[in-house]
Amino acid sequence: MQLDRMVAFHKTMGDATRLRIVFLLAAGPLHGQAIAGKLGLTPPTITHHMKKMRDINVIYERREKNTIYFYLNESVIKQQAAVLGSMISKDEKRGENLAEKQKILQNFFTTEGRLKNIPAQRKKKLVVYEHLVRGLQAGKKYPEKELNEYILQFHEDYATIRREFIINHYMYRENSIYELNPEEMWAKAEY
Amino acid sequence: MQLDRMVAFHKTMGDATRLRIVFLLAAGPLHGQAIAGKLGLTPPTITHHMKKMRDINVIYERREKNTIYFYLNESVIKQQAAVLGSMISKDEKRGENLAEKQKILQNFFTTEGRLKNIPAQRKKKLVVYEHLVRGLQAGKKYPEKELNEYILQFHEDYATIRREFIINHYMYRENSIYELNPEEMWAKAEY
DNA sequence: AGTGTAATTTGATATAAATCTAATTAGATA
DNA sequence: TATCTAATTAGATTTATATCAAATTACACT
Repeated sequence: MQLDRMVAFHKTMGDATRLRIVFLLAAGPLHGQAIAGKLGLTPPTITHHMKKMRDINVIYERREKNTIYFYLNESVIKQQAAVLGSMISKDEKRGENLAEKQKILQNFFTTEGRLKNIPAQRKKKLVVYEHLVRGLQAGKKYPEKELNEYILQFHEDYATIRREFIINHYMYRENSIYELNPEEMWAKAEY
Repeated sequence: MQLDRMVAFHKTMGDATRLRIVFLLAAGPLHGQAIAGKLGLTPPTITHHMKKMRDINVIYERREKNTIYFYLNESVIKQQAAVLGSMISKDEKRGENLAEKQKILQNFFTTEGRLKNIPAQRKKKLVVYEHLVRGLQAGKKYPEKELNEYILQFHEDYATIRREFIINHYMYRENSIYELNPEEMWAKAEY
C-alpha cells in the first residue's frame, strides 16, 4: 500500500537526530564516525539511525577501504515531498468529473429543469443535490416555508429533499431558519 | 528552531491513523464520530490524534451546534512539502558563492597561475584545493611521482598538498596510486 | 432545570524506540 | 597470520505513544 510507504517515510524523518543527519549529508557524503562526532553521539547510535534511513531508501552507502560513506538519496526525498504536496489537490479530479456530472444531470432532470426522481445511488444523489443547492443564495436566511417553495420548483417531495440538505451538510438549520453552509463543508460525490 | 517544527510535523504524520485522517479530510471536513466510524476506532482515540494534529496546525475546527467539524489546513502541508523539497538544493548557494570563490583564487594565485601560499583558513584552503584538483583527469590513475609533478606546477610543498587531497577526499589512494574521487565526495567549503 | 449528543479527560495497558556500554564482526594493511 | 580501524550487533534502560473503557465536560434544545 502507498500509505505504508508514506508512514514509514514520515516516521523515520520525525526524529531530530535523523533530520540532522539528513542536513549533514545534504552538504556531502560522510562516514559514520564523522556523523557521530558532529552530533555528539556514539557510533552504535548512528548505525541504528542509518539502518532506519536505509530501510526507506533515503540514504545509500559506498565503502572506501575501511570506512563507509553515507550518501543522501535525494530522489526519494523529492518524491515524498511531491506526494505530500499533491495529496491535497482534489482540483484535478474535478476536471475529469465535470463531464460525468453533466451526464447525470441530463438523466435526472427534464428539459424544463424539473427533477424526474431522486437517484438511489448516493453519488448521483449528491450530484443532484449539489445542483439544486446552487440556486440558493449564500449567506441568505431561508424560512422553512420559503425553502419549501424553492424545492417545489424541482420536485414535489420537498420534505425529503429539505432533510437531505441538512443531512449532507449543504444547509444548516437554526430555529426553522435555513442557511447555506460554506461550500467546503458539502458532501462530495466520491468518484 | 526550524528543525523542531519539521520534526514535529513529520513525527505527527508518521502514523498510519493520522495519515488516514488527513486523507479523509482532504475530501472535505468531517466530525469526530464520523472519523471514528470510518476508521473503526473510538472517539477518544480520534480526540488524541486531533490534538496532535492541531499542535502542528495541520487541522483546525469549527463548531456546528454540538458537533465539531475538522478541517484540513492545506497550507501547512504544502509548506512542509516545500521545505522537504528544498532542503536538498545546495545549487542555489553555488551561484552566490561563485563570485567569492573567484576573489579567493585571485588572492592566492599569481597571474602565472602558481599558488602563492596555502591559506590557513579552512574554507579558503578548500577553494584552493578544489581549483588545483580540477586540473586532474577523472578516472585516471596517477602514480605518486606523476601526482607530485602535477602539484609542483603550482607549489613546492607537494607532500603537504598531496596529503590534503586525501584527507579532504578529493582523491583516493591505493598502493601509492592516486585517483580522483567522485565530485560529490569532496569536502566543500562551508559558506 | 433537565435531557441528549458529541467531545474530552483520566487512568491503564501494551508496544515501540532512542540511546548507551560491551562485545563482536568486517576489511585493510603489514 | 596478526593487527588496526571502523562498523555492527546484543542487551539493558528509559522514555514516548497508541489505544481503549469509564467518567466527565460542553453545548444545544426542550
